[in-house]
This record gives sequence, C-alpha cells and structure tokens, in this order.
Amino acid sequence: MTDFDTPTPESNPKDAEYLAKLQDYYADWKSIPSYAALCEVFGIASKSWVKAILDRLGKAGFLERTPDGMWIPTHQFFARPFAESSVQAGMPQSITATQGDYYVIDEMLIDTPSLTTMIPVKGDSMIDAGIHEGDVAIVEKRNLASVGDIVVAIVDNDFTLKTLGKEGGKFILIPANPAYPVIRPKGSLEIFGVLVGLVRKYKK
Amino acid sequence: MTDFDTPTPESNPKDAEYLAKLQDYYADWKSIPSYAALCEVFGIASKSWVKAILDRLGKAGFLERTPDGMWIPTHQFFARPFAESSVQAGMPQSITATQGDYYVIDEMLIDTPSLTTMIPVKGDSMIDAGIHEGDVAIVEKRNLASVGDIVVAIVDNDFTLKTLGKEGGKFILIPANPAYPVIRPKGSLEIFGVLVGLVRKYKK
DNA sequence: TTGACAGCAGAACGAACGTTCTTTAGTATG
DNA sequence: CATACTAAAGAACGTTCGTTCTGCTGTCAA
Repeated sequence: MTDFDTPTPESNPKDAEYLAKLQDYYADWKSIPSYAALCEVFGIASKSWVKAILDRLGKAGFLERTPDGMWIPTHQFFARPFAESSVQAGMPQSITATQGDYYVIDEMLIDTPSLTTMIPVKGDSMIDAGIHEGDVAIVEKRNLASVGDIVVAIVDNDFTLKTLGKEGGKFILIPANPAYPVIRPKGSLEIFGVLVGLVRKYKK
Repeated sequence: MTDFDTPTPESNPKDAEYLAKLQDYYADWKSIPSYAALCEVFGIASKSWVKAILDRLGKAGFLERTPDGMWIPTHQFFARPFAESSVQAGMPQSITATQGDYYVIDEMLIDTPSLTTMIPVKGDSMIDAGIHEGDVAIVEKRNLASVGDIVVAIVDNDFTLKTLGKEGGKFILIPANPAYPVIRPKGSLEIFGVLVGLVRKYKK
C-alpha cells in the first residue's frame, strides 16, 4: 500500500507562511473565514489572490471543500511536526524544512474513542511514576488488565489510579509513592480502565 | 406582577435535538454551514427559524460569533455528557474522547500551531519533574523565557530540556535530577522554545 | 529592450447570505 | 367561540460572498 501520491506540500514559497497564519486563526476561532476576512489574516489586499492561495493549499492537501463549497481543514491541517532529537544546528526554520513526521496528539494516544475517557489526576500517590496532580490520565475503559498495568480502579465508590499487582493469588493496587499503603481489596477488585496515556499542561 | 425572562439554558424543548444535529454535522465537516444549509440539516424550511434556533443556542452558550458575524462553536459545544455505562455516583468530571475527530488534546495543549513542535525526550535529567525518557515534549518555539520555565535550549548542537534559572545575572540550566550538573553556558544561551505540554504513551 | 511570467490589486457581477417582517397553522387556555 | 401563544414558513431586501477577468508592477532570461 504505497501508492498514495505525495502532494507537494507547497508550490509557492510563501504558502507555508499563509498556512501557518490560517492554522493560528483556526486555533483561535475554529472556523475558516471568508476571502475578505482572509485578506486581513494574510496581510494581502485582493480576494482573488486569497482564492489562489486556498486553491493551492487545497491541492496540497491541507484544505478541502464541503459539497456546498465551504473551505474546511483536513486531517493534515492539524498535524504537528515531530522533531527527531538528533536534529543539529540551523534550527528555527529548519524544523519545518526537515520533512520529519507529522502527528496529531489525540491519534497518538487514543485508539478507541468510544472507550477512552480523560480523567484529571488527584493527589500524588503515583508521583514516582511521573504522574502528578493535575495531569490528565487518558484511560481506556475495560475491566481486564495485566499485572504491571497502571489501572483506574473503583475503591469505595471513588476512582483511584494505581499499578496493578498480584500477591498470593489476589490482585492488589500498588501506589508509586512510599507514603501511601498498598491497597489489598477485601472482595473483588473492580477495574474501570487502563491507563494508556498521560497529558500535562504547563501554564504560561 | 412582572415576570422576567428566566435565562434557562434551553428555552425550547427541541433545541437539544437541533444541537445534536449540529454537533454531528460539525464532527463531519468541521464548520458551521449557512442558514440555508442548516435548513436541510435541521429538517425545517425557513431560514428565520434557523436563525432563531442558533440565537437560542448562542444564548445558551453553545455557540458564539466571530467579530465578522460567523457562528463558531464554544467549549460547551464540545462537552460530552457523563459516561454511559454502569457507573454509579462518584464519577469525577471526565470527558469521553471524541467521536468524529475533533482533536481535544491538541486543542488543550496547542495555542499557536505554527509555533508548536513535538520533541521526544531522551535521558532522565528531568526525572524529578516527572519528565521521563520517551515522553514527548510539546514545545512552543520562542527565544524568550522566564526564570522557572522549562525550556528547550540548544547546547552543543543538541536539544536539551532543563529548567531556566539565573545565577549572578547569568542564565543557567537546571536539571531535575541530582545526578546531573547545572549547566552554566559560557557565552549566551540559545533558547529554542518553552515547554508548554507533555505527552506520554503507555504501551499496551 | 523586449517579452514573458509571477505576484498581487481591483473592479464587476450574479448568486447566496443574513436579517427583518409578515403570515399561517396548530394548540392550549378560559 | 375568542384569545393568546408557539412553531414554523415565506417573502422581501440590502449586504456580502465567491468567482472571473483585467490591470499593474517587478524580475529575470533571451
């Protein structure tokens, strides 16, 4: 399955800049404005040139049109560059130039949207696993897990995030913080889901 | 007796249904169509009634308008109701991931797409800050940062992730691991960007 | 020095759009 | 039967939109 043709990302040197402006605009407003409004966004004065730019971005695969002719972003529009760590000097612009991979974070972390849920982390019981208060846990809902998985279990009607362990044939919940005790459920252990990802946002 | 308008979230019983249709449409097309097109989507025949619906959804906080009058979705537009299955009381606020593909995590972490890039973390020099090898750093490219920010600096032609500090009027790079030394650059310090987010994927 | 072309501006125009106003059908109240 | 109100339709209209075409300016090769 290698027969997709490579859409030349940009046929015009300035298109990358226009695309960047459009991406930033979309991040703010979640819509693609009219040609007239795009004149301001792009800093140019003619609608016809805006159309030419959008046509090129469309051809390059960053935009497409609805049946009624509205411009809408494609998957490619949202992808972000992923730098190889071995990138050497020359930096700021060359990141885009090194045609590395492009990813969408949601797709990296979420395989099954309908089973996946995001839960904010409370407390510091998993701090030694690098899971801090305020982080967001990406959890795939299922009630089977393997020893060693980090799971969201339901204990005393509350969610708790712990490593699943086994001790004498019974499942236990192991925190990653020596200040917390291992949880040995009396009865059966109800597992809500398995941790598949973690997201942290740093305030600016 | 004078009765005032009660600012109920939805003043019309069918608005919930219209909202659902609009959400589905948006998930497909990532845009809010014209009133005429919405007539088809909603299954009604008059633009004025579509406008009335959108005005109500706007008042209820699901939509708003750009300065140039376009309708755009708000945060509330994307919020999903609580989890379906047999979850009892005590469910923390959690959102299920997207059907369709609206990119929640990306939107959470990325303010300025054109300046944001993803860099894999290598080494354990920031482990006490909960940043592990293999994590992906979400970095906003800029060369100014504040003391206390975690920055990506360019040292010896390589990226390095450290906390920015100051010592005797000069900037230094502080690791979050006692096994690593503080970096005191000889000349000036070249900052590639600032850490704005962190993403970790657990293998399954 | 000319010609060709690329990058952009500007005008023209019909179609589509959003807004407002008026009308109609149905239902509930009393 | 009269009234009142809601849900929706429809018409009217000025504005804006997208499209196309033409014009201008600078650059570069012949």
